[in-house]
Amino acid sequence: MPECLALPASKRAALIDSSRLMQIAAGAPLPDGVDVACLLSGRLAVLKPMPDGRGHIVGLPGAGAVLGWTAGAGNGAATNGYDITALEPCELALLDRGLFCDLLQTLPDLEQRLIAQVLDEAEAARDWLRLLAQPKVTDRLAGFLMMLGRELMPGDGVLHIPFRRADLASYLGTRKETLSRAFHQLEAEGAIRILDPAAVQILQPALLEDMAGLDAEDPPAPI
Amino acid sequence: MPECLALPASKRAALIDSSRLMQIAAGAPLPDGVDVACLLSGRLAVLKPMPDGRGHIVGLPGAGAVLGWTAGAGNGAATNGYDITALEPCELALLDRGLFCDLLQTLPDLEQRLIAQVLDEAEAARDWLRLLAQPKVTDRLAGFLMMLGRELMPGDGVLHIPFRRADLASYLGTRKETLSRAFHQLEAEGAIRILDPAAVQILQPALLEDMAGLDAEDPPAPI
DNA sequence: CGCGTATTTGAATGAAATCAAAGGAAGTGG
DNA sequence: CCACTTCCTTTGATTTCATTCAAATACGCG
Repeated sequence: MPECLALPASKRAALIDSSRLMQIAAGAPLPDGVDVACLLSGRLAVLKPMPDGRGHIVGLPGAGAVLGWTAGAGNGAATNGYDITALEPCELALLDRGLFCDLLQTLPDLEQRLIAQVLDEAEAARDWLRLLAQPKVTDRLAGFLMMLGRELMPGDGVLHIPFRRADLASYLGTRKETLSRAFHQLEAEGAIRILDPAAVQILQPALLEDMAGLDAEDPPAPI
Repeated sequence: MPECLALPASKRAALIDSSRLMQIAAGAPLPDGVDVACLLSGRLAVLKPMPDGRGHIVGLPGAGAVLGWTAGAGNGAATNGYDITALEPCELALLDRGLFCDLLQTLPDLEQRLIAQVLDEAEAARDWLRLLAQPKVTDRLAGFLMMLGRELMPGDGVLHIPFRRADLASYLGTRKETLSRAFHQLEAEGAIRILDPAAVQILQPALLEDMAGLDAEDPPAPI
């Protein structure tokens, strides 16, 4: 049970009574009309809509995330201007906004945790920034695989990539052809093994980490 | 006076009594030891420290921003793990953490505004993401100038660029030589005029906007 | 003026985008 | 079960763009 629902028993019971459970299949979008919701399991992708119709990935919230609590009642709903889709089969608890807001008033602790969650999201967005500032496509892909795997990987190192090539290319600031070559270059270097277009096995995480972040640029300053 | 300090008169007087005014010169870093502070005027740059010693720009807070209120008392201080420097001469009000936290407890409205501020920062970080996902350096630079100019530009269209070329190149995921060429290419296209290395005049904002965001990629879907 | 720093420019190499086309896996309908 | 379509991925060839290495110019300062 997600941390954000670690509430006093009586409050919690009331909230749970008022909630409905919702399942979302992998790849399916968050239905319209969802107001306040807590993600119980699975992982979502938050995409910022772009003029060209596609979206740009800006976050990958996991279990425990609370959606929609910051939006004004009714109008914004959980998506609040973003496209949200499930990367894996997800379970959501749909909550009553009134009850939830009451809880926020009476439980400063809960609000603290939700603020911390927002700060974490901002922090994650900044990690994405660092990733996208890598000049080389292969390095950006390495960083992406690390970020995706950090919380989304089973023990055997097999990582499922829940995006099509063209979309992933768009997120990483490149084109699908170049991305395909980057995958195969990582494989040639022994960092990963391509099982199928949507799954890779991470063989050398350390190698990926190296590529992802820490290239000294203009290191001089020699004294 | 920033919105965040629009408080009931009595509370406000107490807070102001306890505050110290601090000036930061353009280019100077936020001194250590700053705990909770409100930016009264000017603009800061928030840089995420990187392994190579440089930082990566993650935000450009302006007047009204409150620093350090999310960190645990004492340890984190306002910077909270980031490098913060002044882009322009800045005025800060250094606040007493105890008083400020008391205010947070008693004024839910204030806390709401601060949360909104955090959400705005996250939103801004996502705009940076969109910007950095442009494959071409010239397009990224165009987007950067737009973002910088959105809040930081006087009426005459002359935009001061508060970064050195090498740093800006690092933020935009390229190298200083390429960045220099990108500037001159924008000038050749008539979008900007380079006054000196640290100042440009925006001649055609619309042209910059076009380059920055809205390139359809793989637009087909014909029928 | 000479020196160090920052920006710019140039030429050659390397990487990515683009254009074009070839596999490959699912789905449909015979 | 097999053509046949469709969508996606991969490969190949070419052009464009970015990086790298090297050097020139501009600026501030003692």
